[in-house]
Amino acid sequence: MNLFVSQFFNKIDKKGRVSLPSQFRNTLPKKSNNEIILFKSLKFKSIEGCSSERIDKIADKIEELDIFSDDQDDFATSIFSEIIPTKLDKEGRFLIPENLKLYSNISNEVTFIGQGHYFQIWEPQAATERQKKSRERLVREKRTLGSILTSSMNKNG
Amino acid sequence: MNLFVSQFFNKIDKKGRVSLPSQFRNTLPKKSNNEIILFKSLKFKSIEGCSSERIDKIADKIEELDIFSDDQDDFATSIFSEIIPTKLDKEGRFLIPENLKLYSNISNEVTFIGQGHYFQIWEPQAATERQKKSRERLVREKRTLGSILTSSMNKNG
DNA sequence: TCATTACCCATTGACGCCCATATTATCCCA
DNA sequence: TGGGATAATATGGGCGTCAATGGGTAATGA
Repeated sequence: MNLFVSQFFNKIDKKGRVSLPSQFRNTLPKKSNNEIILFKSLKFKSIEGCSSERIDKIADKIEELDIFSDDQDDFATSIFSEIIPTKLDKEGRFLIPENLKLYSNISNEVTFIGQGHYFQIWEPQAATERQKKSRERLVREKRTLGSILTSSMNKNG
Repeated sequence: MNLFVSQFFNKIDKKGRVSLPSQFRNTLPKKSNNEIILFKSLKFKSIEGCSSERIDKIADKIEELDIFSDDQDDFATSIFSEIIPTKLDKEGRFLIPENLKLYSNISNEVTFIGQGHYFQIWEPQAATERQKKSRERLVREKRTLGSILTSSMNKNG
């Protein structure tokens, strides 16, 4: 599986270290296996994380925007200037920078949430609420995207 | 047969393992490598399961959405963070995660119900009630589909 | 020099892997 | 066609491995 999926609840130790869940470590491309990229979520009080490859893709998207547009500046500022490359130790742990902890209200435990090509790190209670809301929306709009979970997409699904 | 059909009643052992019914195992695509995907049903207090191939297709759909859109965020959270890839052991057993057990009121036995391209896992009593209700509804509404089903599938209930 | 991080090793508990037994289904032959 | 032999499935349990966590100490850098 090359996607970040499901959720994991981990503790932050006295030294400030957290384990990146094993399954997420396996999802990282081989060559970046010891490094992840962290940054503030643009929409939520949470941290987002991904491989450096993912950042390259986002960079491409931004460059598609008009180079003189305000959007371009905003994205570039909010994303690139805030990016934090982070190394994992031998056991797969890393340090969450203090300002990101403050931003996301994280103290000594976190919930990792898979988002496909990236993941999020939440204060556990906030994670639960966020999941609840998005699930409610999925139930509400089941007829559109939600139905792909259970309807027949093809004969072998 | 590449559909999940009929129903099976299995026990959960002390270690929390259940056998995926043999017929369901045979329904899984060969390349799904003894892995299934579990997630909360959107409609019922039950668990739904399918092959991992199915999830790949769902992932593709979500990725088609704009990377910065609200839709993408919501669906990524409600789907990617809530699906649980699960490996079967050599005997064809797997673990039901605690939160899914809670959600579906499962303790130490389950009923598997084939749903065609996917299957459901129910607390046995709830499964019985669900089946009773859906049958009553079919009879009451004299649904075309219902009469087709009852005339051709009587031998297995 | 002090504080922070990197590296190393230990502990614990959960899970995967393996083998054993029980139970059910299937087959075969009289 | 019946009933025992045989295979397939469901279930039980031991044990090794690995992931998560804890902590000591050396390396690094302001």
